[in-house]
Amino acid sequence: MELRFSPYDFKYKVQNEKTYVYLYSKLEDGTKVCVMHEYAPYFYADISDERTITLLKDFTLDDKGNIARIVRVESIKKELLGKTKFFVKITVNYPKAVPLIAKDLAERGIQCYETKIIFIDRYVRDNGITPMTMIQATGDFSSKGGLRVPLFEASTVESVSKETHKSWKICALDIETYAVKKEINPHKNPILMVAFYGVDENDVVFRKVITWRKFNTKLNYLEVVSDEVELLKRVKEILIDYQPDIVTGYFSDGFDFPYIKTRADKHGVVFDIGADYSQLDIRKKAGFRSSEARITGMLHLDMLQFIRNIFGKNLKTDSYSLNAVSHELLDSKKHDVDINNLAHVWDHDHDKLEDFCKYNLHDAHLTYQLCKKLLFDILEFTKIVGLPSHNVIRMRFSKLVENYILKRAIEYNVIAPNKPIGSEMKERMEESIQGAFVYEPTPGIYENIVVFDFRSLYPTIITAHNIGPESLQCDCCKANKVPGREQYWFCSQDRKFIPTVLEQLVLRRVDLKRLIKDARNKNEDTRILDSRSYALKILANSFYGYLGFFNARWYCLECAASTTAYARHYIQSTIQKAETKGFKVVYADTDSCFLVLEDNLLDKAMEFMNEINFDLPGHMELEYEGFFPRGIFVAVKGSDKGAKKKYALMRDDDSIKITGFETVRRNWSLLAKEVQEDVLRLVLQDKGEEAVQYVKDIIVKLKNGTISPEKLILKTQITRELSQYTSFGPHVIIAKKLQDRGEKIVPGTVVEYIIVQGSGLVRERARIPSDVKKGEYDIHYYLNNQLLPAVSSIFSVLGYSEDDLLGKGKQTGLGNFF
DNA sequence: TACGGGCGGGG
DNA sequence: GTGTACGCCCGTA
Repeated sequence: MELRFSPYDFKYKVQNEKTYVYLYSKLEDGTKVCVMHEYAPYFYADISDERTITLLKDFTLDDKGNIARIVRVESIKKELLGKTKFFVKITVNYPKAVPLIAKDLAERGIQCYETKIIFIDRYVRDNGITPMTMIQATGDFSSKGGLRVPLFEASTVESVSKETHKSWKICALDIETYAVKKEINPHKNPILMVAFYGVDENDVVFRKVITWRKFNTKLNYLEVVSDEVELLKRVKEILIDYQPDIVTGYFSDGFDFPYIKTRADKHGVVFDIGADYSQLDIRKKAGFRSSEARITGMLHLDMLQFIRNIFGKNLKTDSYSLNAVSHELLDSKKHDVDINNLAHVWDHDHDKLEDFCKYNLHDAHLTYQLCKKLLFDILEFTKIVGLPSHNVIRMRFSKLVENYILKRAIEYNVIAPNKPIGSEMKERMEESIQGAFVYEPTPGIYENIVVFDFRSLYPTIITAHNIGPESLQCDCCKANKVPGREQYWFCSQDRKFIPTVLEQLVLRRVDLKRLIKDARNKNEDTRILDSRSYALKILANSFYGYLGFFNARWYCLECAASTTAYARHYIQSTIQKAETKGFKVVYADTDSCFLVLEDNLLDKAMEFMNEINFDLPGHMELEYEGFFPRGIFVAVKGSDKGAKKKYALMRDDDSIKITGFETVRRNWSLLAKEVQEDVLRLVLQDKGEEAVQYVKDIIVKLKNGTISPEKLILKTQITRELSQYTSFGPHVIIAKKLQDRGEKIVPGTVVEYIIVQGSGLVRERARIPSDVKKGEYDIHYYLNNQLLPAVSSIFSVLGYSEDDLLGKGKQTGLGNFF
């Protein structure tokens, strides 16, 4: 019989010398099924000697009781780094035999390829199975069972559609734990409550919070159990009964699931929620203190992973906390509950527990909404890269690019080059290349600035100039030298593999943009198309970085160096042509160019842009980015040189775009941040005098001691046990004081402090904010270490010195200021 | 300017 | 799991 299904989770098992892939899937009607399908593991070797090939046919190796065996040897014509020749495809008896046998052959001097490709990845790529999309199998349901879902034994499997299943049953989960003083310790402290928020295929909402403290409440979604053991059992039961396709969380890879597992293990609760009765699987990842949680038969999406690895570049927020991300993406925030109080409330103040239950559910709800909202994007990345969503959301750009290339390699009959090992990796890590060109601006305020930039500069350079490891230093195009890197050239005769697959991404996006435009005109929903366009863009933009990434299979530093060399060439020649045309260039960075119109009209600038575009090769294009009535470029501290990547522009609607000013980052007092932004705004509105007066007023307030102390708070995190500190910065001194007062200080505690007046070192004058009396703060410190550094570079552009702001003559030091 | 160490997310 | 291996930002010699 035939069966159509959408697979979302993949496992494999070896039975009787055969390897079966288990595709946990959703049928069109929404029910779950597991499809098993046989596939054989293999790799390639570079052997031309017939005698060796014959010998290989009987090759075996002892693998701790198992026999690793070569079951088939075939000669196949493949391309490796532009050279086509015969390789040997070696099929073995089980997946783990691949690295074993390959290692043995390598020790005999045989070069092997594709020996470290995950078996599941190999299976889905080779069989054209795109996870989450519709697949058709022929076979029969099995009577073997042993799973929580029906098992279908497939003899053939093929893709029937690139569309994903219409609706996925998603359930978000969030836990709250007992923690005193930010000490998170799953070995010591229990889970207090667990929230679920799910929606099924019929849009029926499922909300639940489970806790093990009885208290007075009317919350209808609350379920109270007797203790933590019962809570864990109930969580397990709910996940098994509800059977979501997708279970989502926020930092659930590193917090919620590992915590649940540790508590379950401690209490002897077997957390066997997998569709094959396997346990919740927490994998420690080497090197970095991180982990990954897996549940067989469910797709676990940790939204933080996707946002941090892939989607975050799209966001303005610099924090990936649930609160910050929800605020930006959902326009909704976490409940304003002080989580630090949970442990106290749990022990002593039960009537307030209701707030925490609501908070708990709300977090699960936010996570659900994030998952729902970003699922389009996740599915698009899944389809383009062609690997399970579980893996895709946990990849960084280099991996996404590499896996995309690996997918395309099958169509082009290309063998993947090996990853670097040992010394080669070290060498690669030591190499570096010249980067982008940045024009040094002359500090000042400019009017009528037009900004142009090259659309997708690096991808279009790579495709236009056929840049890739296969086309480097060809025999036929030696005259085709890279400007500024004359020792390199790339073939202009044959389109090669890497630029070809990149060009397809670029072209698909061009087509897509047309579709999006049409759809918008017809008022149709463009979310899926937008997601696809974003996925294509991000992947295309990552190719340049990939070519210079030390761990890349298609590493090619010459390619990366040539890409930036071309980029410098194009931006510099654009600047030159603009100047020839009578425009003043004020700034340029990588792919953008800032012109001042002066006597010209905007039309003239657009004409200039069109002229530039006429000469550009391939898909390269200079685009109009915007017009800004005013902009300010400041000098590097203590010099008259213009600072790079540090400027502010005002748009037509008076909004301002701030780039590079350091106080947007933390570790500065609120005072410094606010004043800096206000001053930039005033200056860009041509209200320089007002800005001076404004700062003078602030200085007066500061001197009078009337600045609100919370605007002066500095924050630093304690990172180790206090006894371990050898140098005593202000935050360490404060932490010790807090500890003496009975507060618990552990690594992770953030201490807040204010610098007060007096003699001695700054660290001796740090105080706990609640101890600081009105006007007690150190005026000198906040003036010279916070306020002035935040604004002096802006004022120096206007010709005001710090002394001018302080209302003093040039010779006066700060000594007689008080 | 190069390096060494801390940090992220979560309670 | 046919995977060794985070990157960035800050402060200090």
